[in-house]
Amino acid sequence: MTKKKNNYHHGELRAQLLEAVRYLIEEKGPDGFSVAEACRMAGVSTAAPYKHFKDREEILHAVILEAMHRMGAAMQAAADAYPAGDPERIVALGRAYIDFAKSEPGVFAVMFGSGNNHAEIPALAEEGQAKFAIVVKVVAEHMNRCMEDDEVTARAYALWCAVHGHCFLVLDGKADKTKINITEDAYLRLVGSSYLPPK
Amino acid sequence: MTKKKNNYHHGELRAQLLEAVRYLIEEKGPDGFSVAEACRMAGVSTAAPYKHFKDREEILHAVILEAMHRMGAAMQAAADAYPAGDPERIVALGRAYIDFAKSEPGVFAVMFGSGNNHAEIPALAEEGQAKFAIVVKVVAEHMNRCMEDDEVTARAYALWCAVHGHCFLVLDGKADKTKINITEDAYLRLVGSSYLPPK
DNA sequence: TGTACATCAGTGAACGCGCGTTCACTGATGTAC
DNA sequence: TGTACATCAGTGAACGCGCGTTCACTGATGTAC
Repeated sequence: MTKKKNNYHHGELRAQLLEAVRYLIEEKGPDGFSVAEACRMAGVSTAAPYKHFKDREEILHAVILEAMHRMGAAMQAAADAYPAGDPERIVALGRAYIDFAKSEPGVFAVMFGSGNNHAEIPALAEEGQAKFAIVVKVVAEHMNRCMEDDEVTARAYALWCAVHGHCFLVLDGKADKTKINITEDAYLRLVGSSYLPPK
Repeated sequence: MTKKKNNYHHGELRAQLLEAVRYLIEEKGPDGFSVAEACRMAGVSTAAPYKHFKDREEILHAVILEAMHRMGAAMQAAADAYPAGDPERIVALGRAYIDFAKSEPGVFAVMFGSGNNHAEIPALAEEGQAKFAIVVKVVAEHMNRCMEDDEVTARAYALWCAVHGHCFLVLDGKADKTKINITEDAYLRLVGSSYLPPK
């Protein structure tokens, strides 16, 4: 995890720092990371990061942006695994979303849950819209309408909320505590069929 | 906001600290508060809080618990404003939830979004279940079934997720960025009617 | 009603800590001739 | 191929800061007699 060897120009510091921060966020929760500790993990002096990032905040934004890319790719892959119109498609999309949240709960929380600040960062806002566009496209194809149709965006939004909300409740452990007798897949099907009737 | 007067035994320090913390959380985001700053706001030395709380974490938990109480009361009041079976009831319930999240976004984020730790605090978990029980009861009455019915809990859960997810997306500013042509009330009705068909 | 005293909720000074960021520096690398 | 040099990505020491928590203390309050 911590590669020492020749640290002058090891050329991977940026990536290594991001990995360290991701690790620390998972380990200690959102905002539980420090630049200093990430440096320690990367085997580098505390001044080194400032050759790659302006400040702590910029490091965090980079982590979020990278995570959004990965999440978007996973969602796209899930959607592509089924033909247009197949109701399993939205289920798979939701699965991908949930899987990401479960496998990186800390990062997920940082992406969505924390200081409501970073929707103002253009790069992040853009990436967020791109992810939503994936959902809209799937819904549009399912309903045989265009992506700009209000009915389409409303249903896509409702779908997103249902899955997004579920992720947060699961990560908080709230879902476990309230004995609900429904599997996650059944939940996804219920949600999917509620908003996208076979028609 | 900061009452000075006689600080020896002013008798309201506990409540005043909680208010200060709430304020700081709104102002600086989750985890953006410090004991020291809350003390400054309350006009009290930094040692004073330890007469009322074990440590910083206990202060936070008190804030969360109190907020959960208020939120639960608001939800109950909303449900009580309509007769059992009236579909407006779930809409009102959702409204209350959303209103709380919007009026105290920072506290809401701390309650649900942050370090997925505090579902393990019994008092908080209990309060969370009580809030969910309100939703379950409304759904059960709407469907004329008992609260333990799997169909009831599943739909109540789906409703909760839909509203909960919407709150997070709104607070993150994600909802604004994706031009969705649906009002919040229309969204609530869509969600409500999707899970609770008139039957 | 007046006094002695236990209790309780504050004070304020101090502690050790880890943090983010800066600075002048150094040594490895790639390039031009 | 060898050498001079600019560039670039590191170092390590230092800074000032605000924090959480502790400690012995103090003075206001309520109670017993």
